[in-house]
Amino acid sequence: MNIKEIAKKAGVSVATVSRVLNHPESVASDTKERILTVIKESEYTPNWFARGLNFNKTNTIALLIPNILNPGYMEIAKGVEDVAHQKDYTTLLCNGENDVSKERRYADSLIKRRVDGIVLVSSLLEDEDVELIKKQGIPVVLIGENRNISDVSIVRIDCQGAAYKAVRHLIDIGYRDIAIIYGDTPEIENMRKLEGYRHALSEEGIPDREELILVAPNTVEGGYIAAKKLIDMEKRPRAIFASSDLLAFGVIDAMKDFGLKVPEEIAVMGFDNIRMSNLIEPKLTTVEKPMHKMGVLGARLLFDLMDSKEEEDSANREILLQSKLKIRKSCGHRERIGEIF
Amino acid sequence: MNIKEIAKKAGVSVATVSRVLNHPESVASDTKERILTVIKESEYTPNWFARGLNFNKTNTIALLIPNILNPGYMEIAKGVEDVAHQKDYTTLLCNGENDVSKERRYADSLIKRRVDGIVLVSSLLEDEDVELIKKQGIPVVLIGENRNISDVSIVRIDCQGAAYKAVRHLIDIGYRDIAIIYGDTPEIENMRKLEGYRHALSEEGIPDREELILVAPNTVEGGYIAAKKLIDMEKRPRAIFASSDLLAFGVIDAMKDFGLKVPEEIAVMGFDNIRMSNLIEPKLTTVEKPMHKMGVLGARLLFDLMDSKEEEDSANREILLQSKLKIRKSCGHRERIGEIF
DNA sequence: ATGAAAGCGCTAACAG
DNA sequence: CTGTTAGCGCTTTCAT
Repeated sequence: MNIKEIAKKAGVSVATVSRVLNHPESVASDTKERILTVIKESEYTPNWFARGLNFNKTNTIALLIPNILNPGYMEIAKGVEDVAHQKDYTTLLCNGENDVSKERRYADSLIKRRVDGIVLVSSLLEDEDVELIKKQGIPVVLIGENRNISDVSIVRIDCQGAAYKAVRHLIDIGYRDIAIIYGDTPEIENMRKLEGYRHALSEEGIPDREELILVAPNTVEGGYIAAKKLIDMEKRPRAIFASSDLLAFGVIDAMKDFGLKVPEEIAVMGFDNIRMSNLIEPKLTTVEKPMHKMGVLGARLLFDLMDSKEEEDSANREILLQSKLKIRKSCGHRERIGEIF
Repeated sequence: MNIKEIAKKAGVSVATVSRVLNHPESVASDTKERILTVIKESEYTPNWFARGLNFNKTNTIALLIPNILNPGYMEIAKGVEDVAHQKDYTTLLCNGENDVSKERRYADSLIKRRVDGIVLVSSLLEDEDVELIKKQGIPVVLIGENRNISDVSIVRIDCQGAAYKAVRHLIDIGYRDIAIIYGDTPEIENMRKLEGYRHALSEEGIPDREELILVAPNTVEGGYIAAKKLIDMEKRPRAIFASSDLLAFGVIDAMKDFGLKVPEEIAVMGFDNIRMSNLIEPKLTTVEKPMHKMGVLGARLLFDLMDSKEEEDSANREILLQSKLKIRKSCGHRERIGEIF
């Protein structure tokens, strides 16, 4: 069923049919109605490709995230989708699986598909990849820091500052032997968290103990295994700062399996404040990362870029969000409960 | 940059360029190479729309799920995506948000976009909606039961049987006052679970206590609130069967808040076996629903349909999966540990 | 207000 | 092996 058949059935030219579809105001209301009924009866849907060929616009944005099984990323996705949906855009959700080559394949495919814009979340892509995309006239925004991409608009949080405050809190409530387990991905953000950790310790004159600094796959299992190493140490730490809640869950699980009480025998601090973090036992003290908001702001930024594509104000924008400490049970606490900053 | 310019630069006709793109074997290797370099240098990407206009195929399937924040659904999504990616298809992930009208909007948009196939997960759509899609020549498969759609291929699990076994287990280990909290979505599946619950009780001659049957929004919060009602009862139940792990998490959280020990004072059974269910305290006894597998099988089914679109073997197929009980701590237990069936 | 016709960029017969 | 050309279905001047 195509526009020609509709035109014939309605006894008009294709141009008129096209007009009622695109500029209905410019068609006499009786012909318009006639055509409209024919369209309805014939269950006619204008061919997407033919339209696209003329408009060269897809009304689609893409969202490339590292892992759809990670609830944090899905909250970001929800934020992006919320604003896209509101603007009547479809969003293509792509699962990069923390694999550069897979991300690259997606990027290619997205360029081909001529999406109108791309949001990259904690991407592993590099400057050249992004350059390629932008060269095709497709705006890009990053959510979350990335070592390899510089020339791009971004929304991110102050990881270092947040980690600093988290460790600072641990110190404030009396801990000194503090370990850190940081995830392997996203790399840069975790390096920043490590810096924040080091900063807090050194500020307090606490000597570095390199064996207390562990990397792990950013999963529950990763946390478990790393925690096991810490447990087996002769000089076991009294507190553990995990760079994500998922890791922290693994840590707490290990503590249970090996009979160590949290927080009485060992304190655990997370990062992200995903939904589950106040459902596990003990409820997790963690850094609240405003995921949904990051998604929303990222999408808005992207739409801004898309609207102003032609103009010259191509300066990259950067949105920096702060995160708050969410104090619950897993670290023990004195008088202060709730959000302290 | 279009095919014409490439042709000119390479000193050949557009047909030849098109050939190296689609049937490279039919082009002399020296001309081919020349053209290829021009393409590379010019960073030329064939226009997706023009191609689509000829092929009338998008290499895209769509996946419509009720809630991207629900980890169970994302596991299904992962399954679908895995097989699609392997076949070099892109998958469009749409978030219906348990809202029929939103789902309908998506369905419309997907028809327009001429996706090659659609997987509906626990959809709220009705037969007519699906009819509309199929009439456009787009194959559809359902994952999870649905009251309103009958004429379609489907992969599902035996909810009633699974619920029966779950409650049966509760009875076997000594409970008689068993409440059920079932989620409002997906409706049909939860009705089946309710039937399974009733069946198990009546089989044992345990009288129905209607006040022990509660509906709730299928979220952690929903479980919490429903559990609160149960706690406040004069004749409080000794066990609670929740129709999803999310609900069960809410239930357990409520028990903690109100000082009831699980399972000593009250047993809690979940459904789904999502990743978190063995991380909470106590580890959740639950029904293992093979989400990823459902996604994989659903996608395979869809590709089968897509391949045989023209042929007449349009009989709907149905794949019925069984689920296993995953016995952990939250219900207490006698000798049996592990999977019993 | 409506129609005729020229593209949009690409593919695939058909000829050579 | 390669070029010419007729569409694919739609939008949009340009006439009328």
